[in-house]
Amino acid sequence: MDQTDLLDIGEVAAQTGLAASTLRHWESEGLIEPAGRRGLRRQYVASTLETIAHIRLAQSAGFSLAEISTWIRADGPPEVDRGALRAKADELDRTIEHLAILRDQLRHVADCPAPRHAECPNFRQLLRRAMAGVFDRDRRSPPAR
Amino acid sequence: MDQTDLLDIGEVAAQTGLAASTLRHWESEGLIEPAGRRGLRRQYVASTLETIAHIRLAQSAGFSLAEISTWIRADGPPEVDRGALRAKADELDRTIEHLAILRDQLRHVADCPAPRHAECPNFRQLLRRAMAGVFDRDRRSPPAR
DNA sequence: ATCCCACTTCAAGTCCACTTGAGGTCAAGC
DNA sequence: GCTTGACCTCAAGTGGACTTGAAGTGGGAT
Repeated sequence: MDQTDLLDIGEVAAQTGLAASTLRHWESEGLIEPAGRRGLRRQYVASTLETIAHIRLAQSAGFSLAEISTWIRADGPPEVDRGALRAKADELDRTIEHLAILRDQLRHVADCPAPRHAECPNFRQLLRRAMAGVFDRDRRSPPAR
Repeated sequence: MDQTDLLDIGEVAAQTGLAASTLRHWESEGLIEPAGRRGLRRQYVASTLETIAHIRLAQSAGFSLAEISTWIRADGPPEVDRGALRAKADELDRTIEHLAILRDQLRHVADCPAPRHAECPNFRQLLRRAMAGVFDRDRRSPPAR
C-alpha cells in the first residue's frame, strides 16, 4: 500500500458526494479515521469508501451516528453485541415492511381517482395494515436532509 | 358522530405513544387538526389515529414534516402532485433495497465468526452491493430519535 | 362551592448532524 | 519568493423536530 493508494479528503468527498466537513465530523465521532497525514492533510485508504457506504446505509435506516459508531469504531476492538445486532436486523425487517406499505400508499394516492383518499376503501385498508405495528414500542425513525 | 366518539389529546397520546406536545407541534405544522374543542381542550375524531399512523410511517421513510404536510394537509384541498408521489415511491423502492442490504449486513456481522469483518469475503461482497447506489444522487436519509 | 388535574398558550431550551466562519498551514506553480 | 488553493483547527451557528417551563383555564368529582 504505497502512498499512491491514499486519498485526500477532497477525493473522498468527491467520490462519496459528502462534504469534507462531514468527513471531519464523522472522524470526531469516531466513525472513520485517516490512515495517516501528509503534512496536515488527512490521507484515506480506499476501503474507507466502503466504510462510508456502510455508514450512509445505516443512517438511512435511522441509526444515529452514536449507534453506528458502536459497531464500526475505527479504533478500539471491533467488539459488538451480537444480540443487539440481531435485534436491529429484526427491527429493520419491520421497518422495511412499513416502508413497503407507505410506498404502496403513495402509489395508490398517485393513481387513485377518488377525491378524498379517506373515502377510498383501498386506501383505508392500506392504512389499517399500516397501523398494525406503527404504534408499537419502537419510536425509531429518522430525519432526512 | 356524537361527542362520545371524540378523543382528548391525552387519549390520542396514550393510543399512539406520542407526547401531547408532539401532537400540538404537528398541528402547528398543519399535519393534524382536532375536530373541535371542548372548552379549551382539543377533541379528535378516531380517524386521526390513522392519519397519525400515516405520518409516523412517512417519517420512518425519512420524509420531513414539511414534505408530509404537502400530501396530507389537514385543511385546504388534498391536492397532491401525483408525479412527485410516484417519484417518492420509486425512491422508497431504492431505500427499501438499501435497508435490506443493511439488514443482511447486520445479520452477517452478528453471525460471522471472522474477527475482522473487513476480511470476510461475504461481508465485503455485501458492502460492494451496498456501494452501488448509496453514493448516487439522493442525499435522502433520516435521523432517528 | 371548591379543588384537582388534565388540559391550554407561548417562549425558550435541547439534541443531533452538520455547516460556516475566522484565522492559519503548506506544497506547487508562476 | 510569492501567490494560490486545498487543506487545517476550533468555536459558533443552523435547521428540524420536538420538549420543557411558567403561568393560566375549566370540566367533573367530592
